[in-house]
Amino acid sequence: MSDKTSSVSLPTHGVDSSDVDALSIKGRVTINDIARLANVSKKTVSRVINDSPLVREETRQKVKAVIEAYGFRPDPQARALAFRRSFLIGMIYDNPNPQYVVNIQRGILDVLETTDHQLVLQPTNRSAEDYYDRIRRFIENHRPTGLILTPSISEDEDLAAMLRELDCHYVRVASVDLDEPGKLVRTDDAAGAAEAARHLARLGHTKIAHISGPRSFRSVHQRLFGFREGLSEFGLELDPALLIEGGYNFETGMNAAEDLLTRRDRPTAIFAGNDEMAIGVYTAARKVGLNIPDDVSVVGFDDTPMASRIWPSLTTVRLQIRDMGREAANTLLHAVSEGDMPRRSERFTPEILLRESSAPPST
Amino acid sequence: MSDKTSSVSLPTHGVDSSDVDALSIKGRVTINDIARLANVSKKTVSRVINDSPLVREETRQKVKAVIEAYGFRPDPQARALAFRRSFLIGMIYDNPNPQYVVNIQRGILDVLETTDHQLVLQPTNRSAEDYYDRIRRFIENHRPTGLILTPSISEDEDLAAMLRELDCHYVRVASVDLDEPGKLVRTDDAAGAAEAARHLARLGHTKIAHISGPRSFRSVHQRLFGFREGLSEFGLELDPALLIEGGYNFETGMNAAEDLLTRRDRPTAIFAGNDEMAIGVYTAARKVGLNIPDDVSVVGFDDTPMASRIWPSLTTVRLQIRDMGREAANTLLHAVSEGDMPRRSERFTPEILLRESSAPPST
DNA sequence: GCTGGTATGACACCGGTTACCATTACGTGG
DNA sequence: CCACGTAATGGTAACCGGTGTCATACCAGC
Repeated sequence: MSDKTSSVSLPTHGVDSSDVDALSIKGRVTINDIARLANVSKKTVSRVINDSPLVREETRQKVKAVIEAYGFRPDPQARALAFRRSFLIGMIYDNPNPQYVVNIQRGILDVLETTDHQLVLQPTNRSAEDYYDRIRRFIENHRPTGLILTPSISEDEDLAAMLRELDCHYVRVASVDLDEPGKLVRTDDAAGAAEAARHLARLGHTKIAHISGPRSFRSVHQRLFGFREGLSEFGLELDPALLIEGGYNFETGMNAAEDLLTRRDRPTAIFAGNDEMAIGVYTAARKVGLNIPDDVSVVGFDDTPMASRIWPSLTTVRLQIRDMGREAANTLLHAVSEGDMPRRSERFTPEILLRESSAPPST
Repeated sequence: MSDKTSSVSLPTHGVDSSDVDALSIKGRVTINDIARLANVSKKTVSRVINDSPLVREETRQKVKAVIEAYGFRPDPQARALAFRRSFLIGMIYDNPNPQYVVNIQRGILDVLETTDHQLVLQPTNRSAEDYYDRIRRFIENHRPTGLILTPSISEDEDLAAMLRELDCHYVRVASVDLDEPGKLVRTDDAAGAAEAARHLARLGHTKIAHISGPRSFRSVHQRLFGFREGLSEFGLELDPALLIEGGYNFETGMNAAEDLLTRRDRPTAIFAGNDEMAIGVYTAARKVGLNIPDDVSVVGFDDTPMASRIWPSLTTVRLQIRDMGREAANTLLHAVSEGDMPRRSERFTPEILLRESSAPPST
């Protein structure tokens, strides 16, 4: 551990100007080394690194060659200090399902891989007392390049306002339209839900129930809206009695389904707001002795791994989560480099995956 | 932005010494402000921050009070530059299941929350060409405080060697004993598998098959070893014909089970190396018209969310993943602060969860 | 000759830490 | 009680490795 290296030639970290050779560089290659080797000032090297136009092409080539030759990589910490911002991207989320978290992470990392940025995680608890404080502290302490917010955090307007006040770039991944199109990666949940409705209507179902997620999630209204839309195209409408609010989890899905399926006039199809609740429907159906899809068709939303592996496999709607992660990262980096110039962001339309859990109603 | 503050007493960026008041602080509170306000040198403040013993108790209290009063937080970037290491912990993993990733992350973050460290993700592809290079670059560029390696990355001795050579602290989460007990969070997969074996043997099964993970994973041998152990306690042994190597995924589990279950002398119980393959067994059983658990008992490993939600619910072995994440982070931080003094790390013994998929064999 | 734009470099600075030196406090022997 | 050695403490300057500001040198056009 004692670090008394050498009483050697080099007094400070600078290298003898008399000894202009690779061999004289000890340890890490710094911008000073490059400057000396290329016979320019460190500022010029800095300009080259940062793609400043204020460098003659010839000089630029020369410097780049030296950088290349010595494998110089500017120190992220030093840049962070000088730039007064770190090259970190924070991902803020509040306990969505693991599949979602991991896929968004992958998508973001797909993009960051090609940059100098690192992804740091900031799971939070939206109902915690210090929810805002923690995020604020993170930003003030680390000055991240930006944040990526996922549902339902992304729907929090107060948070967005705070971020603007803190001059912190951010991108929201959400299923609803927000005021800031340039900072939004929009998933079209409504379109997905509409697809589900059409599919069931097309099969001939008319008594179609919906187990929604909690009303406090704005995405829930999107899915509900789209579902109604899809039904209306077939002249159907959602019977209020067949709409039950669940909690986006297994238990509530099961309970709601048990309620629905034990009614005298039970529905022949159930569209669950997510796959977890759909799996709950499976369990309820078994409990009350009904068969899927013969007695009741089930459609989910999310395409979790479970959906394709359960029996019968679950017809569901797939969000393109990893793609959205990529898009979010790209949008964020774009906003940072272009100074918030809005960027035409694509909208991600989910696709419906037809599997075994849906079939025409038995007459 | 123009920063020409004062031609006053303090030449550098310090603030007027005549104006010792909170109001004189512009922008972020720095160590200089604290030093001035506390009437000590910045060096002394630095000593207080870093818990140096070379500060009189009285002085320490005084400085701490000022720090507290002004909510001073030392700039992580600046410290990183000066310390020549960033306050980042890298988590390196190679595509384990999402549930695992998320739970480990949670555990790690539980601990980091209370420190100045951030968690950055480094998913890799162990079979990629630049696998080592990428990790090396990350370390050289960012000088993280340390790394946490999860299976199967954690079993890679070459990687560990490289990290030692780079003077990079690390902790491995693994199911096998490695040479460095101080850097290991050990999960006792063997004990879990033994539990599974005992459970099935106790139920009266004698023809018990095992679908293992790929042999290249060292954990697979642990599970296999433990399974044999457990069987032997009941005077049973694993028939080589009933051992099939799978790939830790749904398809291979299904194929292996289809093979096993269509034999004339089929096993009455199957222990799958993980839940995903166990779900594959479910599907195969349905395909060949066998009932779980009446015709065949199934036991998995992992307790993924699916396990409790599928029907019939899956008897499986639960690893304490989040706890292991916590332990890994604690071990790492301990190693860093104590200079690798080995730390007695607890061993995590998995528990078996008895559910509906296992029952006595039908006679 | 003056103006203006381009390319480059000198120097201070980002906010901490360490190296080294100066000062102070304290215990001891004469 | 004084001189002195040693430990405890605090100050100054340099440094970590980059970037910003501003001055300057150069060249073209009016």
